[in-house]
Amino acid sequence: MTPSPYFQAAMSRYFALGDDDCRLLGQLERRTASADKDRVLWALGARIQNLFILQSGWACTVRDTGEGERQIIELLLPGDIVGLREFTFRRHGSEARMISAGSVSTFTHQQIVDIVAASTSLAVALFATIGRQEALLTERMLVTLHRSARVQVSHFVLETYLRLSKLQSVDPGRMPFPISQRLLGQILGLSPVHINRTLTALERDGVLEKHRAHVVIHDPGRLRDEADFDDDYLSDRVDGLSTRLAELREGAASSAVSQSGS
Amino acid sequence: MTPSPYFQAAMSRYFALGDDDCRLLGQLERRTASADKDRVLWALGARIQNLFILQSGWACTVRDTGEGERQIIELLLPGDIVGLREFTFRRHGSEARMISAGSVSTFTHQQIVDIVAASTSLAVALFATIGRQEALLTERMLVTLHRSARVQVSHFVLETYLRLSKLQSVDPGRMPFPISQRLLGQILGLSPVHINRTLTALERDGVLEKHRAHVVIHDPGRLRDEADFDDDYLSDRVDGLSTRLAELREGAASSAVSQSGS
DNA sequence: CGTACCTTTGACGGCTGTCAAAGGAAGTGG
DNA sequence: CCACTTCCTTTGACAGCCGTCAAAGGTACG
Repeated sequence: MTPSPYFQAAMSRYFALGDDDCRLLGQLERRTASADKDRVLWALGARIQNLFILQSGWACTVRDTGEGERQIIELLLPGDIVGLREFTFRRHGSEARMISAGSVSTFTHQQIVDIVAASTSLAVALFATIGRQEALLTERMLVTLHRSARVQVSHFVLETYLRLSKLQSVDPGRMPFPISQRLLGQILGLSPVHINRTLTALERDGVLEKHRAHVVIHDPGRLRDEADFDDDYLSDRVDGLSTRLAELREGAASSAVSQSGS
Repeated sequence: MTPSPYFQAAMSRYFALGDDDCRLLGQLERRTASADKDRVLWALGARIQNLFILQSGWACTVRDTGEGERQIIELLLPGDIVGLREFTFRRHGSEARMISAGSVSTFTHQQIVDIVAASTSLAVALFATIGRQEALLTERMLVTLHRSARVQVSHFVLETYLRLSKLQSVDPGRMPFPISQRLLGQILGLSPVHINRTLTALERDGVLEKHRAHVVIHDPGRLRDEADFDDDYLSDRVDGLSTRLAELREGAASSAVSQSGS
């Protein structure tokens, strides 16, 4: 069985997972295939069917705004699960596509239901996952609505740096960043022209340099100041639920659930 | 026992719920108390402890942007569950407060775990709920990033009208709307001054009139055009999972999940 | 070697924020 | 029932960030 370093690691960040849980998670990563750049994982309006786990490469979900523009909703990095937001809908309200070449595991939305049925711990871990993905979205909205393009770009680069750093050691002097200026504009809701001006200014001021497929962060501390960054929302800490899950496993569940006592 | 028309109705929109499921849901609404306007349900940074179901009145979750401004993240209407986004975190990343006087039911985050453990149907229904709340957020972000203030205001009023209409019959000529212009600005990320200008223009053009605590929608169809509104994201349709849930209840689960069967 | 996409730069305009001040409307205490 | 206070609404003047349009230069890829 191919181990899944990223996704299982992500899920076990929340609680220690048992052998059964790991086995269940492993089933989501049985079918893994490579995916070219621009490969569409699902199209807008398509019936909900499969979910994905990104094993390598970057991906995103996108919406057209009806005025010829596109807005990136979420940026997905290796280890991220793709489609959890939408698996209870009938049809997709977005498109998902690869940003760079990589590989993805595919499984059905019904497998999610099976996992929720089989393991309360994993069900709660899935809630934790969806909550953290939504926290990224919320933070992005706050920044895009209230901050200048300069802060937005700095914030996004730093956020991505921190997300990547959870997966592997990242050299700030050469961080992978396969995002064109046009795409960066679609992530932040800014025009490519203005993205370019902003990047030029950030480079002039010695904050960062964006190259074709990587970014140079001269000084992470300086970037944090530029971005006015508060990383609370990236926390993996889950509190107070582990004990409850343990109680449930020990059979204290039935009485507690029947009258919700204690 | 006080019945919970809104929340149980909301949850049963997704699938037909059994008696056990309804009983479990009922436990979330045992402790109900009135809440004044501006009552804080939780403060920023507080430890996660309770969740709420709004029985009457409107509420919201808010974030400070660090520059003295406030951004409303979600607007909560009667029947909405408050805190599902964050219940797996250690501390709240937002504040929740009542916008108008009303009443709320209170329960603990551990009760959510108990429900997830006790009923796969309800667990999936909770995923559906969180997904729909997130769809509201996503749509708001798209509109705020790419549309004019005029479209934003129209869009928000129409969205709220449609959400309210799911709960009860709403007279477009006198829709409850206890939202000040300042608050509307905090929802859309616009200054109160510009909100005022936009409302004045919309009234001049006969689209809508906002009064202190209600809105007059002269013509919903006209408003829909102004807002360029597509209501796909408000859909309650859940497809393909009901049959899977039924199979699980009938014990067909074990084979599908291989050996982890219960 | 050509084509397509990405990056860069300049000029111009508009939507929206900020500042400031005055005019209601609602609630409170006397 | 009346003064007072507070918050909300309204309006004007001005500035600035960012979008649009346009065109040229770079870079990868077939």
